[in-house]
Amino acid sequence: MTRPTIHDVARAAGVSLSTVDRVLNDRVGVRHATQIRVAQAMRELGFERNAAAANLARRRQDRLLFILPAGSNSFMRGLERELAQRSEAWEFTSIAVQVVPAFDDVALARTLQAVDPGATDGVAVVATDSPVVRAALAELRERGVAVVTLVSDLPSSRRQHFVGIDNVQAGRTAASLLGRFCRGRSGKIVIVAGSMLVRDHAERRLGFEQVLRAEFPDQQILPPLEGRDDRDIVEAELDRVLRQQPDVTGIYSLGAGTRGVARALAGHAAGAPRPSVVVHDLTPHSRQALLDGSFDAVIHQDPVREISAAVSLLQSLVRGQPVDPDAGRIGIEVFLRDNLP
Amino acid sequence: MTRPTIHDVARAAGVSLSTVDRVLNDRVGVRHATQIRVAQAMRELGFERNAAAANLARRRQDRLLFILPAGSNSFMRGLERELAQRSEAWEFTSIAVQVVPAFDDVALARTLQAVDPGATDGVAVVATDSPVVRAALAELRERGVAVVTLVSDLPSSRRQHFVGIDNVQAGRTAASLLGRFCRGRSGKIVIVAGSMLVRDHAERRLGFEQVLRAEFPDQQILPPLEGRDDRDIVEAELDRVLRQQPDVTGIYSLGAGTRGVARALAGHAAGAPRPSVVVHDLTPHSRQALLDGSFDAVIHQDPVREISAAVSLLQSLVRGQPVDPDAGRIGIEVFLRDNLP
DNA sequence: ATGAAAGCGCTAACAG
DNA sequence: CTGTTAGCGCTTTCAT
Repeated sequence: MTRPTIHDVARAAGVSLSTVDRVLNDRVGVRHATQIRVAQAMRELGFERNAAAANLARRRQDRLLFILPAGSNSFMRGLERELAQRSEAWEFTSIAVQVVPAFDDVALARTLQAVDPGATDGVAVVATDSPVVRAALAELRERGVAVVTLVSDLPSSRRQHFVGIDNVQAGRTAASLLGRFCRGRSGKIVIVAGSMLVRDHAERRLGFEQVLRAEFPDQQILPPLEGRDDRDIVEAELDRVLRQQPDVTGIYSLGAGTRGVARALAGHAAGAPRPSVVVHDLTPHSRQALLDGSFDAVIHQDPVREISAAVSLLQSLVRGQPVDPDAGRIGIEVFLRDNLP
Repeated sequence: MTRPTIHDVARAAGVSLSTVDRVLNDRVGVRHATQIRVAQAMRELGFERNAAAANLARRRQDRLLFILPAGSNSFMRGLERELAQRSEAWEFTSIAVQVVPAFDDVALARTLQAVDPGATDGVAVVATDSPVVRAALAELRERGVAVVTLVSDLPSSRRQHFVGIDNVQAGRTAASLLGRFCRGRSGKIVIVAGSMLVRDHAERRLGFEQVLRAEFPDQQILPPLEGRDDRDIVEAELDRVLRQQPDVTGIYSLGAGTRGVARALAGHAAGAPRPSVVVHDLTPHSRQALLDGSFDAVIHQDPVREISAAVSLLQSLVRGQPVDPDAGRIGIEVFLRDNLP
């Protein structure tokens, strides 16, 4: 009636608890024959291991480290806050956070090199795309530390997984929204990026241009602004463009610095219909802008899911458990004024 | 260094384990003075209970029952599948599913009355809005069973919580998408519902009409079709309307029966630009329609989140633990062709 | 290669 | 009111 335990399995297979434990955890030192017999018994009884009991007995903490870029980027601060708040929520796991200068590959590489493999089992890192980072990451793996990239990927590096949204798809989604919102008014589209040094921005741009070119050919895409995710730079640059180009119909802000977009827009409220605006990441500011009608849509990645996917992925990696190849894929969320959470 | 346990708390407070356990679980039989002393010690040591150990020792199964409407409704079948698959995923919880005729308040009430309080601790039910259901639900509560509504709410009944999306907001979201997609082509908008007997459909319609009337006044809303979430009825009804009304610019399908919408549309492919279409719930069919361009957007509620929110809410309710008042609120997701998961 | 025994942190009788 | 004791299901030495 009640769920079978290893005791039941042991009895059924005519072996001791330890032996059952050995085959349950693929440990060495079991004759093939007994191996089979135990596995058989498990199957017959429909045994399922009680993870709570296992963790309790194991009494081991996985030590994870998150490396995030510094700066006023609301999204990254949100991740950091989430990590701090919920760091007690994962049983048998301790979480540390380290902040490094944004868009600075050398600093990131140095941080990666400084990770102590004796005190860290796994690392999640928001990657900057550069050879020194790749090298540091490979070295870290060699020293036995599990590594996943977070938010911005580094494909063909030695990271074991990526946790985040598909950024090409995100860009495509932005284009298909912005394109329809601008329909009937052909003109110029401005892309506001942070830096093409980070993969996520480059990928979003790619996806955006793919779809916009193919499906909304009457819109002309201007060369992207690089605002370094800094609201003041973004504001200044965007203001300049809006001043020079009278017929901007849409703006896609694919990085942070969203407050700069809002402010530049506010400075041009007069006269012509305001451009349609799609930005990334729901923050207090983008939410406000959605509510007051200055932005049309927000493409979002949920920090809560992102963190918990990263943690459980790293846990599996560290514990040597099998990992679903597309665990780590977070959904792309779309928010309009009316479905704000 | 290591996390403090009740042993540490007991020692620090100069009491036994049982006493610590008593204050930890708000059990009766502790003098106020000791109460304070123990609480004090916990705070000072930064004690946090180890839930795994607690569950292990408690060795109690919460028995939950999910009551879902029958029929070919893909969304409901999805919930059912999810429940079956993950029913082993919740520790210390057993889950049963019961299917009842759709849109049939009497049958639902009967099922509710037949629930055995001796074998069921909590119930999650997709409610049909009707007095007999309310009564049956109240009776169930009186017999000591925890009750939450799922997907479709029954406000001002005795259910303790609702788990699902905000359906008024969902309708508003649909309107703000469909309105923009149809901009420039004023004409008629068709709403395809299942039945106004279920609250979720009524609420979606309400939200939809609010926004469409206010923000897109050049669109005319036709009286809603009631397709009873049946693809054949939906197809026939919609086909009739499309035949009679040549200038339909948009369709909002707020219930199930989405395949009927796709088929009716296919029958009218010829000539005029096809209407913009927004439907509910991502299913294999709506996904296909999004991909081949016959639907524009899908408003979705994630069955996985829905189930896990319902389970953990019921668990808390059953165990007498405090419940966050808006646990149970699931986000409204928007899918376009480009951000399909 | 296999087994016995001692916990992990907490709860649940049962005694005082 | 408070304390003692025996587990929950599994892992982990340490013997054999």
